[in-house]
Amino acid sequence: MDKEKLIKYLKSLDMFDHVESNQFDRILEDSHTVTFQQDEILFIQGDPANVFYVLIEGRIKLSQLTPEGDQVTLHYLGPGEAFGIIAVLREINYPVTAQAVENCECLAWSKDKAKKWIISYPQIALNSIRILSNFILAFQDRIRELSTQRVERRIAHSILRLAKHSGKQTKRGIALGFKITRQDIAEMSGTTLYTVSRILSKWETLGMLEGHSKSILIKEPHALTNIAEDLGEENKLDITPP
Amino acid sequence: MDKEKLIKYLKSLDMFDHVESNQFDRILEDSHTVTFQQDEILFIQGDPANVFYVLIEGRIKLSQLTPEGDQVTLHYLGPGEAFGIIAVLREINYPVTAQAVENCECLAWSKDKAKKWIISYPQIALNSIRILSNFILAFQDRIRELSTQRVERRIAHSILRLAKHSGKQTKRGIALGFKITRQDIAEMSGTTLYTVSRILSKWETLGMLEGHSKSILIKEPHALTNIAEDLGEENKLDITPP
DNA sequence: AAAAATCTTTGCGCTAGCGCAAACTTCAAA
DNA sequence: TTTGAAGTTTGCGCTAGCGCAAAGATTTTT
Repeated sequence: MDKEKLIKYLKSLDMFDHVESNQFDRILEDSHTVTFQQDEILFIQGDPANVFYVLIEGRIKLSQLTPEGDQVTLHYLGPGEAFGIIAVLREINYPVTAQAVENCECLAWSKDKAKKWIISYPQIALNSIRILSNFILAFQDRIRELSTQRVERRIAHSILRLAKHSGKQTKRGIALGFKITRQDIAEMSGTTLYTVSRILSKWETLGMLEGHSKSILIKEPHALTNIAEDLGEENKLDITPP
Repeated sequence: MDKEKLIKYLKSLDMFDHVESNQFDRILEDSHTVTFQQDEILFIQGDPANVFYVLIEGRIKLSQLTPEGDQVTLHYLGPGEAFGIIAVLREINYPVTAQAVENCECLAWSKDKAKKWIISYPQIALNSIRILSNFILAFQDRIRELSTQRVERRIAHSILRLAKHSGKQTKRGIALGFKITRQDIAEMSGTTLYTVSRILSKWETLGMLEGHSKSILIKEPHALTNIAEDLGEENKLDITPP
């Protein structure tokens, strides 16, 4: 990407919303671009946080590994999203592992440069607050789901989230935009790959989706939404007024 | 509390860390104090967010109610903690319900006043970022726990969190500082009151704690920590080198 | 002091979901 | 095209934890 285009892109991001135009030359000067191959690891949870990133192209998985060896996926980042804010600002090690799930292009700022901009530029600090609060709201939903919902519903939610975030409308339905395994879906839903496989198989026989290896085509998004929102359960209760 | 003492207290809070001393008169002038009786509800999830609070005295439960009627507790606030930041700044309705679990005293700012201070005072914005990032880190832990750990361990974690946050050391052990029911613990741990009751009973027979009605006395914190950290499981495996 | 309301405990049966094992499919490399 | 590695499916048995019901205990109200 050339400089002109990059600046235009930066201006469109949440992180730099409402920042004066004349600042972008300097913001860009402080940055450098980095690319990552598919499957490459940007940093591992516990690494010292030296870099703040904005994802320009591709998709990155943020996850945590428990001491017991279980992996938990916290978020899939898409183009335009910033990451590494917390670790860089708080001077702590990265609390998560970041791995490219597609070939990726990022803009990167050193810890010091990133801190400089966030601290000395109130609008950028406010934008950071907005981004962080999005995470909080999303994580609250996640906690509520894990605490109260059955696996089937959680899996439906996970897949719908992926679809909303990176689905591509095709003639046959909505196709998820990147390779994803049953194991990945399990790590997003708080279950096992076996259970994911069984439930996807069931949905496939019901004609709701097609699950090829590492890819999913949603044929009836509405049916999935019904499961995610637990519609149709009302009918099962079959309460008839007296 | 008189003005002098209140200002001294404000200065000690995360929210106003590193704010110049001469600002506190004006910050305080913009605020008003509110008190809430035990069990009183400050606001319900979905209410328009008109007030930003700092808790001075007492304890407040932040929770969400699912459409199905299940309650999930997200956090217990203690003295010195700020809440309502997100809703006020984002101009959204409160995403959670806040209820006093003890008699409480709060400082309150109207939405507009709170926004004014956060927006026009970079240091306060940075402090907000710090507070929000604490929530994110805590919620990540919560998600990881719910996704990978068994109930017994999650309950141990919940109780230890309460103890750390509001426990009082006594001759007989650590007593939780406020009334809490089995149902409350269940809502923190993502399980049911029956399971909590059974597990507390078990721990009581093992001599680890004493569970009276609405109160818990931890007699062996170390044993609880072992369960929370899943120590002692290694022994069960009983792997002997060949 | 009695009555009502709220919490807690525990027996019992049940099922959602786990996780091993083994076969099968798909993809990538040689 | 073959071979191997990686991912998926499914049978099977098992158990952790759910949730009703009913009895007790504790707290609050009158």
